[in-house]
Amino acid sequence: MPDSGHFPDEAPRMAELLDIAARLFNEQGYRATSLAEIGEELGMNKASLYYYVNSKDDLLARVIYRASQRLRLLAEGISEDTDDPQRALVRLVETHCHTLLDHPNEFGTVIFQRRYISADILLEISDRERAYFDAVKALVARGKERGVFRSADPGVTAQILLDSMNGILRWYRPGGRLDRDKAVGAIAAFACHAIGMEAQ
Amino acid sequence: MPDSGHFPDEAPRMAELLDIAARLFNEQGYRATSLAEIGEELGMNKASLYYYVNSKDDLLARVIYRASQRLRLLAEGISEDTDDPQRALVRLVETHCHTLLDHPNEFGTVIFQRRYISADILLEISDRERAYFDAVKALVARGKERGVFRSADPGVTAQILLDSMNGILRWYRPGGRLDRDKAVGAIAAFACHAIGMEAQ
DNA sequence: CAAAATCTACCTAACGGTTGTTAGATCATT
DNA sequence: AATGATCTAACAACCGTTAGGTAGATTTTG
Repeated sequence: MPDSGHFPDEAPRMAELLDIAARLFNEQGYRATSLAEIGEELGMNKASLYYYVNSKDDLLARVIYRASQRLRLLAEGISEDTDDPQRALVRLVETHCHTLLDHPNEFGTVIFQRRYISADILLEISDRERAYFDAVKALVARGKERGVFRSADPGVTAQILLDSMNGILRWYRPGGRLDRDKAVGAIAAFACHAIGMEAQ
Repeated sequence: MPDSGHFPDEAPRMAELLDIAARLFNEQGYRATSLAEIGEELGMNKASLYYYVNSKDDLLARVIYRASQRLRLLAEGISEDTDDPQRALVRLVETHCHTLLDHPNEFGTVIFQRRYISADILLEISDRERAYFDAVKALVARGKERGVFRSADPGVTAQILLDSMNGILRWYRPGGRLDRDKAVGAIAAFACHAIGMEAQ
């Protein structure tokens, strides 16, 4: 639905542009990143970027839109295994965290630069995010009904759950003391115990 | 330690300036907020702001420095009750979350605008934050030693704990469906169960 | 006590730099 | 000849910052 240009996201130069923009937006922030800077990393004059996008806002919209497409895949994954909430929760945490760490710049941009998105594109990705959030909430509620989860308010529990997962982008540094699986495992254990799973 | 000006933070006009700056920095981001805008809300020309601060960076530093002073009080609170880890954890969550909600703009600025702080002031507040983080980590470790908490890695657990508390700034809206105590209580319950407390 | 000096709390005007954006040109490939 | 991919040059807007001024309150001094 991003209306800009004649270019699919997968066109190689376009993908390169989106990658670089995502990285700089995530590292420095949207307003602190200039088109000149993005162009320089691409080996291109800033004016040439307008061959690929309609505006700086459009560029941000495309970066965020791409991430929100990945979110849709995640939401589908949750709905799939519906029979065992405990298993589903572990899978949710693992898939969520690994997807974030696979695309830290895109999701970092979604999370921390969302206020700069134009109103129309915000509306669209909000729908997807709400769908994802609802799927998480439904999972908590389902487990509660079956007596394997405990939660006074599935909506709030889902929010806290999301925070403890998304936070990994803040504190996890690849190549550090901990490897990815350990980090994700810690969050999974934290989440499972938090909402009532026995042992692991 | 902020070296600017001849003004204590408590001077009424100065406090007003810091409040407005914190709000705009939190709502719009540091780079997206202009001095003209801040001045306008104060009923003042942007140039007049230089009567109170040395630069825009200095203004951000002062906002953040004020928040980091509140953090120091929090850290002291944790160290105080050292005998009962379970009680201490509940009190930690409550104090932390209520302090955040009492000063959402200041702490929102600390959390989301930290990348724009100048290097020297960053060093200083990093010390305070590390002290706070260490206190949380120590609490987890203490509980683990006594067999009342479970955590494979107290450092990681402390990070996840902080994320689930700080997230309240993201999803909690005053005047909404939930009142403050319920929201904070949900996080406290989540945290307690997560690291192994029985019942509540 | 009154006049002079200083200080407080702002203002206007301007400057240099940066930024997003546009128009039009260039050049290799098809 | 046409198109794809990039460039140069320029512009208008905005931004942080500085210089210098001013009206009124406060303090100092003869």
